[in-house]
Amino acid sequence: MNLPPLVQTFVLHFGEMGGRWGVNRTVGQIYALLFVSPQPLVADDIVDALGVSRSNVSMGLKELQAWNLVRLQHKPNDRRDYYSAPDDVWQIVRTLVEERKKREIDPTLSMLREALMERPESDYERHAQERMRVMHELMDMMSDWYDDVRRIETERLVQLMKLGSRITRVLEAADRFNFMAPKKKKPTPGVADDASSDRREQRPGGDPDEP
Amino acid sequence: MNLPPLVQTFVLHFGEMGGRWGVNRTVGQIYALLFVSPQPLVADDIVDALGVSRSNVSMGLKELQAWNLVRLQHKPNDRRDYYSAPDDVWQIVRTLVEERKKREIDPTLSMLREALMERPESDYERHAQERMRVMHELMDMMSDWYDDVRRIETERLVQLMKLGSRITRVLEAADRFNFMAPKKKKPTPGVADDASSDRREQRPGGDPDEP
DNA sequence: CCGATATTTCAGAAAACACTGAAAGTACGG
DNA sequence: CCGTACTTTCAGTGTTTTCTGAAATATCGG
Repeated sequence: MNLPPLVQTFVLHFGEMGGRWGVNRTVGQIYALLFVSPQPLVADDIVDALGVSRSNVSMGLKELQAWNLVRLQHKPNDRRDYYSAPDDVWQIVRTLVEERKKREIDPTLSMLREALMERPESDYERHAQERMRVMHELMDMMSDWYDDVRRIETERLVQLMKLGSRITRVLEAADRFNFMAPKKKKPTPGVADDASSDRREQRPGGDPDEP
Repeated sequence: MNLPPLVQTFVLHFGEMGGRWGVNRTVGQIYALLFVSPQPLVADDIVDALGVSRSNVSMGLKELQAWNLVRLQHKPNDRRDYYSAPDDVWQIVRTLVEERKKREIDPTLSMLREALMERPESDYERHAQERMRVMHELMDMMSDWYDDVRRIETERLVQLMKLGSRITRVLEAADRFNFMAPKKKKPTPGVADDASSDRREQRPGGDPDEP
């Protein structure tokens, strides 16, 4: 690997972090390299910069494409594939959250949905299923929330983040004015009607549970 | 492993997911088992339930403690360690986010902070550093946001999540009324004063950048 | 269709990681 | 202190993941 020190540090760090982020070292490094590169790179540039095998780069790029983290483009009279990392860092965050949700949340949600349809055969199972119900309720809510929030434009999202916890003050005001109408909830699949999980949507006018 | 089918599915699933969540299979399984268990368990219970070695359980429990995901307690006249998973699923989410931030965000933030203090020696490095600055700005903002939001009580958080994207409507109203005062920003460490990154706090009265 | 240039696939080598059993460590009651 | 009951550590082994080089596949201009 022969890179300016600043870039080298960055690339190596992403390599190490890669592991924690669910990709391997090379994938992390390739991404870091593309991220700081002023122009798109071809696979062989990456080989030279990182000192890994050509095939490894090929697989890494494939994975980054699966994660939607790199863009592939071409130049006239050149049939090599040029790769670059999109400029918009917010887009990266969205992509990352999206992909992790898909890999880490969704499978568990569907496992839980199925488990909740089983008939418990013992007190132990009954208790376990109750715990699963609570977990499902939470994850389902977060999943809905994400599907909802992802559609907010970046500008507004930034505004919201800068607001931080002061959002609660706005909320208090909203409480008083009763700004918001209740949201239509998607039908809860596979959960018996008597489930205590969606008491919250039974009548209009927000959530009187809250003081 | 000899568990009721419902529990077994759950435990095995968490074992598989463990990998994606940054812990190994055994740790995932132990946590799942504790989560559905009606009473606290001792290490040997876990050995019996999961069919893994005693030492593996010991290491797994140690890791779960490092993650703050299990509680250790004792019973009178019994010096074995009893472990349980806290009931409050929201607490679990908070813990998880907290720990992942600590492991996945904070190290990168400090690497970036250091990189931004270096003097670029070439156009390439100059460009790379600019990219790092943008990334740092984003991560720093998210980090601040999290530090801020984590202190909101669960009830309010639930309320906010149920509101989802409708929060923007409340925001629009807030825009008009100019409800929120600007937040005091912590001093940006290591970044030169001329950094364009905190234009936002220079004068009171919210963010006139936004239309 | 051929030769040149690019990319992908894949079997096996190398490296990283998880798990075990044996041994060492700790804490308590007598 | 000694023995017992319990927990932790760690070197070695087994398993999974990553990486490589060689071969296969694809695409283009002529």
